[in-house]
Amino acid sequence: MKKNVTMADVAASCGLSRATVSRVLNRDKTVRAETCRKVYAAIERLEYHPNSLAKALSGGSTNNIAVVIPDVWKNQPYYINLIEAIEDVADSRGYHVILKRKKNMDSVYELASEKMISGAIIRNTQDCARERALFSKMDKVGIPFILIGQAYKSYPFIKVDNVGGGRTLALYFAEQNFRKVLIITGPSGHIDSIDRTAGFRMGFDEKGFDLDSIIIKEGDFSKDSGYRIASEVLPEISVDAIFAQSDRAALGVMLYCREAGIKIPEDLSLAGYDDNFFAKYLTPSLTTLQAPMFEIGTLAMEMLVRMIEDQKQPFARIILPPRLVARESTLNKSL
Amino acid sequence: MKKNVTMADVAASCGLSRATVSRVLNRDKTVRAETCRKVYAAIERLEYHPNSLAKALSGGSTNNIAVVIPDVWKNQPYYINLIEAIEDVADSRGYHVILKRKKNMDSVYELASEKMISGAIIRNTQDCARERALFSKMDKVGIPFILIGQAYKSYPFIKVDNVGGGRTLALYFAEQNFRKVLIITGPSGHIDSIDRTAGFRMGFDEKGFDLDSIIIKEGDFSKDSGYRIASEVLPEISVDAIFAQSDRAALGVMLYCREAGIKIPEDLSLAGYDDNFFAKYLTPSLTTLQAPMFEIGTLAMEMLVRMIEDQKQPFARIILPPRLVARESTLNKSL
DNA sequence: CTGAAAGCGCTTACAG
DNA sequence: CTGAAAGCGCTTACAG
Repeated sequence: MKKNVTMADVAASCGLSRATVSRVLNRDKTVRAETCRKVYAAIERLEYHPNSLAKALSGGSTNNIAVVIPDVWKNQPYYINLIEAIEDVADSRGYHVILKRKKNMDSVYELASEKMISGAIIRNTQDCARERALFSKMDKVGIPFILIGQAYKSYPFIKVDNVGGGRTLALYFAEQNFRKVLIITGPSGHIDSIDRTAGFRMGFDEKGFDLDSIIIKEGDFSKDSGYRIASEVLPEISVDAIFAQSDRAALGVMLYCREAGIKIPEDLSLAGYDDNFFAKYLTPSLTTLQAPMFEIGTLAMEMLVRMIEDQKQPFARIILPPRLVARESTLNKSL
Repeated sequence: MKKNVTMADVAASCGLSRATVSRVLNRDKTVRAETCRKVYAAIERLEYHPNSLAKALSGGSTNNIAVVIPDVWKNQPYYINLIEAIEDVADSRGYHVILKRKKNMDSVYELASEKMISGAIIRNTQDCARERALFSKMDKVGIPFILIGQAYKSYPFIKVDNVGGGRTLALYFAEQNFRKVLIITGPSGHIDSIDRTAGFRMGFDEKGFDLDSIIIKEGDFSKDSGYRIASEVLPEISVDAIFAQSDRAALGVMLYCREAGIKIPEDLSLAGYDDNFFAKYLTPSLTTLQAPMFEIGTLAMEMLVRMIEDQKQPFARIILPPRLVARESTLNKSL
C-alpha cells in the first residue's frame, strides 16, 4: 500500500510550509505568483490530492448534499429529470449528490448531524409526519434544505403550479370547444387535485363557459379509479372530454373505452396529468401536462448552493407552471 | 449557533476519558457494562452525534460509495431498479450512495483520491476509453469497485447473460413454431448484440430448427433502424416473427406494420429486448426480455461491502439470465 | 478495564 | 509574503 501524499510532502518538496501550500490551494491572494507556481509544480509531480475529510474537519464543508425522493419513482420521468438536473448543477459546482429514498430518510438526519452533508433537497408530500420531523431536526442542526413539491411552514420550496396547470388545460379545452367535461380527481383532500380542479374551473370561467357543465367525480389517481368512473359515468351521460388528473387514471379511462367501443378522440377527448413515460406510447397518444422538473432541479440546486455558501436563507418560494403536451387523444376538431 | 457536542463533552459529562467513549461507540469488548451504560446515557442526554469526518480521518472510512450510471437513463427501468436495489442494501448497511452520471465521471476519481468514497459501482460500456482510464486510476488509489454490464480485465463484474437471453427467446419461438425469423441486430461489433444473436441461433439449433431460415439484418438499436429494416424486408420476404434486439427497434417495426397494414400478432409476431417502460403499454403490448436489475444491484452492493470491509477482492464474475416477458405481440397461436 | 498522548491531514489567526 | 503553532474531533497503540 502506497503511503499517502500529504500537504506536508508537497511543502517539503518545495521548501515551503504547509500553511503556504494550503493558501495556494485556497487561492489566497497574498501568495506570491512565483510561490504558487512552485507549489502547483510539486502537486503535479507528487500527484497530490487534498484529503477532503481533513479539509472539511478543519472548518470546511463536505460539499455533499442529500436528495430525498419517493420510494416509488418508476414510471415517473419526473424524478429522473429532477435528479439529472440536480446532479449536473451539483457536479459543475463541486458538489456531490447522495441519493436517499424516503424509506431511508432517517439516514439524512444522521448524515447532517455527522457533518457529512451540507444541505439537502427533499421531495415533500402532503401531511407526512415523518418528513416534518426530519425538517425540524434538520433545522435544528442548521443544515439548509429545500422542499420540492409542497410548501411547509416557511421553508424554501419549489413546486409546480397545479392551479395554472388546470387552467391551461381548460383554456385548451375551451379553444377546442369541449363544453361538457368530466373531471376525475385525485383522493379527497389532496391539495394538488384540489388545485387542478380549481384551476380548470377558473380557466373555463374566463372563457365564459358554463361551469355547470363540469361533472366532478372523485378518484384516487389510480388506473382502476379511472376505469371505474368512466364505466359508471359514460353509459349515463355523454361528455365532450374527460380531464383525468393523472395519466394512470386516463389510462384506465382508455381501457374502458376500448372495451366499450368508445373511440378516442372521435367520440370523446381525453387528457391526463403528469406526462408519465407511457403517455406518448399509448394508442392514441395521451394529451397531458408536464411538470418542468429539469428547471425545478436546476433552480433547487442553485438555490441550495447559495444557501450553503452565503449562509443566509433566501426567501425562496418558487412556483413554476407545467407545460401542456397536446397529443392525439384530444385531436377531435369536429365538435 | 450552538456549539458542537463532541466526544470530549460526553467524556467530561460522565467522568471518563475520550478514549473510553470512543471504545464504547466502537463496541470494544473490553469496556465494562456499567461504563457503557453511563456513556450511552450521556450521549442521549447531550444529543451527541459522532463527527463522521473526524472518524474517517483517523483511520475509518466514510461509508460513501459512488454509483456511475449512463448519461441517458430515461425510458430504461433498468437503471431505476439498479439504483433502488443498491440504495436499499447500502442504507441498511450504513452506506450512502453518491450518484454520478457518466459525463461527470471524473469526479468519481476525485472523490476516491480525496478519500470521500470507499468504493464504487460503475456501469461499464463497451470500448469506452474514459471509463477504462477511470478504472486504472481507481485501481491505483486502491478503491474497490465493481463493473456492471461489461467485463473488463480481471475486475469484478456483474452482467446480464445475453447469450442466455437470445437462447430463451429462441426456445420460446420454437415452442410457438415460428420458423422463419428476422433478427434486427444492434450496431456492428456490439458485444451484447453478437451474444443475443449467437444465443438465439444456439436455441434454434437445440430445437432442431433450420438456422438458414434466420435472416439477420444490422440495425443500431434505434427506433428508426427498426422501421427502416422492416420496411425493406417485409415487402420482399414473409417471416413468422421478428426478434428486434431492442424495444426501441421493435417499436419502429410496429410503426411500420401499422402503416403497412400488417397486423401483430395475427400476421407477424414481434419480440424486443430490454423491457423498456413503454413495452407493456404498446398496442399490442410487446414481448421482450427483462434484465434482473434488482438482483444485480443487490449483489453488486453486497459484493462491494465485502470488498471494502474484508479488504480482499473476491473473484467475482457473475452472469445472470434475463427473464422472458411474453405479451400480446407474440400471441399468434395459429401458425 | 481505563487513561494520556500521539496522530490523521488539513486551516487559520497570530507573528514577523 | 510566509511560518510556527494550535485546533478541528476522532482512534489507537502503549502503559498501568
